[in-house]
Amino acid sequence: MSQKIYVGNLGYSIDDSALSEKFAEFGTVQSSKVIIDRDTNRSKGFAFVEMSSAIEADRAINALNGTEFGGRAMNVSEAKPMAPKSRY
DNA sequence: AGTGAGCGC
Repeated sequence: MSQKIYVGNLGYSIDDSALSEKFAEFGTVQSSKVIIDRDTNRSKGFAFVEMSSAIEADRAINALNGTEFGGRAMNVSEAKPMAPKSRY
């Protein structure tokens, strides 16, 4: 079982590893992905982190939501299901 | 560059 976390308002300097290490403090990070704009190759300023359990995810959310990271106070919350991919 | 939701041609 795993729980996905949505992380918004990230600084553009944050990358997958930085996020992963940050959340690893509260549990096992299964995966982490900072969303990069395909057209500009720049961070979109938000990301997804997958923790190994909802317990750990909840701890991480409560501990990290609103805290500064990369110069911005990030929004951390449970992720919603992934949107269907556009084929165009 | 900023209120946003990910993948894979």
